[in-house]
Amino acid sequence: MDDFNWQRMRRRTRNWFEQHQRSTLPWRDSQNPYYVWISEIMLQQTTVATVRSYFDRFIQAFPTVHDLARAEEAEVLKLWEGLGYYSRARNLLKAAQQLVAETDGCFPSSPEELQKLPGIGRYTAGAIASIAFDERAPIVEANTLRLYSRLLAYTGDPRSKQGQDQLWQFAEQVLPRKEIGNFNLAMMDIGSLVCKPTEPNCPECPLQTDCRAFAQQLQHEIPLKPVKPEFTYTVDAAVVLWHGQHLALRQYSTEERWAGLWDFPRFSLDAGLDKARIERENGHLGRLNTRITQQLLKAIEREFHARFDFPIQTAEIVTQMKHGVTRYRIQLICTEAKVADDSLPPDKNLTWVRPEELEKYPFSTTGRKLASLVQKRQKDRLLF
DNA sequence: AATGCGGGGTT
DNA sequence: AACCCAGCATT
Repeated sequence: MDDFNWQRMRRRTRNWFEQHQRSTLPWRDSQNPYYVWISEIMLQQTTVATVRSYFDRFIQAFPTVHDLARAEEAEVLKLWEGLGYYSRARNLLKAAQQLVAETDGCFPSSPEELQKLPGIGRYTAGAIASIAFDERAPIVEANTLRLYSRLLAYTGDPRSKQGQDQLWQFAEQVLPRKEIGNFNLAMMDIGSLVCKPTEPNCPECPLQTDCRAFAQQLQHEIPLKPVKPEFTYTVDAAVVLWHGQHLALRQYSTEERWAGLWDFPRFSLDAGLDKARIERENGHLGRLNTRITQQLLKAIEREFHARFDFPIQTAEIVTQMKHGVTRYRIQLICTEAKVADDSLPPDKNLTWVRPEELEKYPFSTTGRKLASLVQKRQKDRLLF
């Protein structure tokens, strides 16, 4: 670790940054801690390309931490719709309220204090401290994890405790004395644009002569990839349920995935379906013949009654979607239905809204797609 | 140390 | 279709 040529690495990193840095990123225009914070939270496990379109909208809606602190959670989630990892949005609001209450909205500048805010971990604390306040704080995230693993020729698992210790130690050692924020940004850009996951562009790399992986031609083996998790395949149902002119919606509780978001009544069909028999007779659930469709509709009516405690009458399968979350691959069967007995009191877990109100609610991505479809069908007078 | 949490862009 | 992404919190 001690025999790196730190001075040379810093010089070459800075020179490269002047020539090749990713510019025109809206959050790079200032060192406003609020902007840095919002962008860093949005960028957690999320690509720059995806965040671009969300950042400006968010800042426009909540220009300062005070504006954010006053917001309703649903407003924040609405702006987060489609971005994923929604606890980020809920923590953002909590942290904003905490900051306003404790320091009148002023951000602490030290990583230790920043890390006390919900949603801010070691990386994000270091990023905000260095970028917004020029504190001498190290960072390790996806780009620098890859870059530093290769510079060190670290052949172990970089996500293990040992690996993390090595990488954070390197991240601290490599820091210059000033302009820490730009230096950290430079390292991330090198990791992102040059030291890429596949086909790292070693010939163009400013740190090639300092790279121990390159010296041993190990850049394709480092960093060690995590073993890929096995997928669990499940079938879910979503019901577009009409009660007169109103539709049933449900808000996910804090214990559920998509906590705080809204959706059409949705549940697993695995228990109510003889999947083995369906696959034997139908090949797979992708192409549904008439008989399988009837079987699905019956299963949905049965499962709905069991869960929400009143009967419905299904009409047809409106659409299907496939989507994945973490280690699940979900096939979602979307049906239209009406409450079987019109005099029945609405279930207290359900909220009844008019179709034109759908766009006000923050939905999960599949819920949003289904909501759009419902509105389109309504316009085309394809009402149930 | 393992696991849950999302969704879309890229290869 | 697999891979990857400016991680964090909980268990």
